[in-house]
Amino acid sequence: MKIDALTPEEIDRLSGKLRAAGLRSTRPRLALAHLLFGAGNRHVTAETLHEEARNAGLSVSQATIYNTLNQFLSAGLLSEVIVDHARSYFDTNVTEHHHFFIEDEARLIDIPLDEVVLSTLPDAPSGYDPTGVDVVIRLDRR
Amino acid sequence: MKIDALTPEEIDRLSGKLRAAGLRSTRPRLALAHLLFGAGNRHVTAETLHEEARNAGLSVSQATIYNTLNQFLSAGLLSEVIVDHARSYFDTNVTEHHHFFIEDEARLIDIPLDEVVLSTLPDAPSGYDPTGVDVVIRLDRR
DNA sequence: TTTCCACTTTAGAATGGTTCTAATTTACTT
DNA sequence: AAGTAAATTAGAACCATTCTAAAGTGGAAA
Repeated sequence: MKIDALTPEEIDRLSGKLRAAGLRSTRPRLALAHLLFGAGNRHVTAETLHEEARNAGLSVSQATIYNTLNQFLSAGLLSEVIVDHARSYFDTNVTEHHHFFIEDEARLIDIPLDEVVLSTLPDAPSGYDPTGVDVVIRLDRR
Repeated sequence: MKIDALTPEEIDRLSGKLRAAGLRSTRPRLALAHLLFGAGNRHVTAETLHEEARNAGLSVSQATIYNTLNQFLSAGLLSEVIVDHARSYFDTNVTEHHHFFIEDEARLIDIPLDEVVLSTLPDAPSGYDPTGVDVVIRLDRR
């Protein structure tokens, strides 16, 4: 999973993604982008991503992990899930969807949008516009 | 709003509530309970409650504010709303319901349970039981 | 290429909400 | 009234995150 292990195609794909988001394609960003966008939807915290990076033989500072996650977030490459005030979760799924949250395991599971049907919703208070609807189903081990 | 301003009836009511929750009826707890349960549903953070207490002429330490909120929470006298990782919000409405959250104003508004109808919900992953469904509608000023 | 400058990365300090510690005070039982 | 378990407190500690300011890097321009 070292940066040199990335194929030229993967580097092109990720570089393009960074460029499109207005971010320079740097070594740390490419490596983190590979971890994040390499395979399927992911949920990470700064800590889990940092550990993954270390395990992949990357030396990236904690500050870069935070900077990168926040830049990817503002660029719309990641979304944020607020389910816990102990830590921030970042989701590579940036389409509208919902979540299961297993508190004991500090783990999130995506729920596709169509599996939650909100047939009645209240009107927003006057003077305000809704910017999003978040549904979180909290889970406990049986 | 000083503690001496509480009527004997209010003190009895609040004492009973504390007792029923397995908590001793102390002066700081009575005073905070009065602020919290004195009138209608409230949403507070440790900071807003502390300020309210100070404005009411109470001198309560920050530690007591946190201890009391957490004890009331474990006792089921308060519920917690997770919408922001900057701060913890406590809600005096302990029945099942949902929330509007105005990020700019750091303000919550209750949504009665019947105003959100979830006509389709996914099954919990096997081995897990749902413990709650939280719906948060985020708002922006128009 | 080489230069240059804005952008990045970094270590370490700072921040801010929350929790902990250990000592004092208070509530309730006997 | 005395004893003791629980509550309160000031201040330190904690921990995720942000900030700072110095060193490094990407890529445009010459």
